[in-house]
Amino acid sequence: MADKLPPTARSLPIALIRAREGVMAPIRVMLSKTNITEQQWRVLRVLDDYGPMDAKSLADRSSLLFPSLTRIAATLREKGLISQTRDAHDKRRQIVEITQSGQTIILDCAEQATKIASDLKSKLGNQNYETLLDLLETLDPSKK
Amino acid sequence: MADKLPPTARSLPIALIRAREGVMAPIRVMLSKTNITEQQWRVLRVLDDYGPMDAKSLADRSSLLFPSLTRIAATLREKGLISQTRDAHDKRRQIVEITQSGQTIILDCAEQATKIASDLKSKLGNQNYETLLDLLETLDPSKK
DNA sequence: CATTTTTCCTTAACATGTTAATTATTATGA
DNA sequence: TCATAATAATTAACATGTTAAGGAAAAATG
Repeated sequence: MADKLPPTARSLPIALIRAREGVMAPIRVMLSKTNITEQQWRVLRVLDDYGPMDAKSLADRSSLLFPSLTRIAATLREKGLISQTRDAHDKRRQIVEITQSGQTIILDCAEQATKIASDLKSKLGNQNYETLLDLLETLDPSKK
Repeated sequence: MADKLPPTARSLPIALIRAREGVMAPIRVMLSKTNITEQQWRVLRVLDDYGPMDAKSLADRSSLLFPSLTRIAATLREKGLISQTRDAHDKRRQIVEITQSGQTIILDCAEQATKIASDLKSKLGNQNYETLLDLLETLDPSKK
């Protein structure tokens, strides 16, 4: 008894979805001109940030499941935005690298993406922005 | 110039995905025994909370896009967990209602779901929990 | 060294996310 | 009233999310 299930209106899972909606909306507008998706953009960003890496690290840093990454990488390779090569020392591993074309896309969007990020920060306030990131990190299972 | 694109490691969109992962993990475990998905659970929860409503309200409150809801509702109806009827006054509208079977599923999970929610609260602390919900609400585009 | 286990990655199958096109019904305005 | 616009919902097409199964290579174990 007394199973007071919390009301959906104040549900953290739903609040996380909705917040993501709000954050992603302007990014989607930006990407609509580029013919790449939100996840493809994330992969390119990570590769540009960290340099070449194996698929597993890429999946982790992009927050993508492996099967999704397999498909996304195939698409990006067909578009010529990344290259995939086998690791000579461990033939299981695949090394992924962003190409010149891929970097061009990031460069073309950089100004707008930077503005979107700074608008978001000023909307929340720097203090709240950092607080939010810290609280979200608490919930991140990969940061145990 | 000075296009300082924020590093992906401190990216709010990615942090939101990861936090959601952490929050949903135990809920997925709970649902794995029920043969219903996370989204189907959300729809049932909303219907149980608010009572019968038209599909548009249901989509809004469940944070689902209409095409997704159409498919999910079809699945739930086939499973006998909801009923769908046409609104007599506006034949475009569809009224969705949870069935007895649907309520039974919620009841069966209520205890465990309540525990998951309270564990989450104590992990963050009540203060942080409320702060987080408030900050997320700030980003919710439907609460303008 | 041979067997077993683990790791990295792919494929399959189904559910959902996302945008655009389409249908049916209701509301509006000349 | 009639043509037009707006609304509710569906369908289509493609990308991704999710879980499970499978294959190849490396690591661990005896």
